[in-house]
Amino acid sequence: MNKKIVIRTLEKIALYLELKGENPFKVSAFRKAANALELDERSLEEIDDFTKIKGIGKGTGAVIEELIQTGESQQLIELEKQIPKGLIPLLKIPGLGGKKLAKLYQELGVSSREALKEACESKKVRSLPGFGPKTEEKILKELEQFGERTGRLPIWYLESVVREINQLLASIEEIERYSVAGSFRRVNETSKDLDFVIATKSPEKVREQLLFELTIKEIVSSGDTKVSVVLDLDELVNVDFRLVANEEFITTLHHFTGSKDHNVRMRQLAKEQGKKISEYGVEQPDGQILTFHSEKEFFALFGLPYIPPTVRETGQELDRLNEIKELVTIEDIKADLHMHTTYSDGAHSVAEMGEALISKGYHFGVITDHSQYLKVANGLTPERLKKQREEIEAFNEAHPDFTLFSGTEMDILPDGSLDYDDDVLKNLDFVIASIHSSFSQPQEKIMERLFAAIQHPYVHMIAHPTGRIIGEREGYNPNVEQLIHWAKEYGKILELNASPYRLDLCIEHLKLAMELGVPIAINTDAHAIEQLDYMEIGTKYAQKAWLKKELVVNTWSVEQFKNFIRKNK
DNA sequence: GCCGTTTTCGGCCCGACTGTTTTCAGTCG
Repeated sequence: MNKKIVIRTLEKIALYLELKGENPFKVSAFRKAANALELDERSLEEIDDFTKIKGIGKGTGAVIEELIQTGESQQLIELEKQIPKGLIPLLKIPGLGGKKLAKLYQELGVSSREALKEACESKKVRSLPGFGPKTEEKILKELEQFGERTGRLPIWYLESVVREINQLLASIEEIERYSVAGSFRRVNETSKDLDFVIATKSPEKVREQLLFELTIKEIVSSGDTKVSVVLDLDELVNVDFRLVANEEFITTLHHFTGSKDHNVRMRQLAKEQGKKISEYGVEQPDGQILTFHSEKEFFALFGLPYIPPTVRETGQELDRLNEIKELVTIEDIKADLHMHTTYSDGAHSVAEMGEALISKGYHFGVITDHSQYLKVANGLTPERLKKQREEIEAFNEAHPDFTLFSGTEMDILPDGSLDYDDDVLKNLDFVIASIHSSFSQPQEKIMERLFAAIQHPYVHMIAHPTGRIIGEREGYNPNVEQLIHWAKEYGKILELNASPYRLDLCIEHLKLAMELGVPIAINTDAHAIEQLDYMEIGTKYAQKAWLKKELVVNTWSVEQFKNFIRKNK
């Protein structure tokens, strides 16, 4: 039995119980059990007693055992008999939850989109208790937009939306401070919506200006403390603004940064200490409400270190507090090892990129333009590469406290050969190998190409190992586990490409690389000076994998780095 | 349904908003 199937079955049972209008705590018990099983790192075979896992008890444990023994769950089969499948997608309609759908089904026999539409149009819905004409209208409107509703949007798209909204918020006088919150602040790859927390003394004025300035398709709700809109951009984007008093800002920010599971753990911990957390402050045992100047202060009240938003996910971060100080942060970063200049497809010159690195406070960097195969990117011939090297050496002479290394991002060609000969490569300080072509080759062939590169004595690093673009394309589907093992065996670096389009390697693979002690370089792959800022997203993303700074090549001193690249020649 | 060094029963995170009510249920995050 596949663990994923067991987890999905428990979630399915929860869904059906919800549709029956069951006790919400019972419903969430099944969800919690599914979640607990998912968070447990062990495989089904390795777990001997499921009820020993917190969140799994007699009932849910029996379902799991039954699934393993027989491959099915009688409880689910019973539920499927009682409740038509057509109801499940209706749960996605905003405003309709289990209780209301249960009523619609039991009273009106509604079990499909068509039946629901028909019931609304014939005005039968408004006669049910708890329903009215407005609900009817709202359901009809939602049914029309069904499917057209926005799904999850990728971080690279939301990043530009957030930047624009931040600019707007900065321009509104009545706003004392503001911050993006939600899953975007936690640096998730995709988000369902954007959340902003705003501190102000004049919520009504701020609300007015927001509704006036933003490109709004629909106002979802607009109350004293919450404004919720759908923005009419290239993609429809749901955005929630929370308007609070300045002293409540920190607790509100913490609350709406989430995750839900993190908040639940925090509130449980508070309760154990006789305290109560809400958006508006922390209530002490004596009834006094405390507010905070920073999240650091907030966590300190509970005896916790500052927990960065990036790791506030499963709630288990509260069990890994001593690892937090080892996490890589932007302050630890001393270098960027992958960037492009006007020699290939970059926007700025060697000297401009070098100066930009120095102004970031870095100690060293590597210029890595494309190799000759990539004609569309104006890849460098060995002659141009040599000329660039001279430019780099001149830059170094003028900047004695900084080291710019001469490198390349060399293509691994479709036939598995490398784009430069050894006598070209041996004159470079740092050699990145990567795939930019023939993505659809069978995995076997892709792995041959990667192997040719990773075992090559002059190659130091594999860049963006899967070639994925978040939400756009899968990449070339390599066997990443194998690749990580090769990196270990041949002592090579793997990249975490910090571009929000890529974030490649992903969290799961970064975890494996860390387990094996494979060094990771967080690189921006900048094609212009501004993109060097991607380093921030990259380090935050690395935190999500609990990446320790010592394994991150960019935190090394220039001597450590020199040692490493020499060793590989 | 799950959980428990104060509890084997009575809680389960907490609050806003909407649309329904005429004080609150359902939904959402």
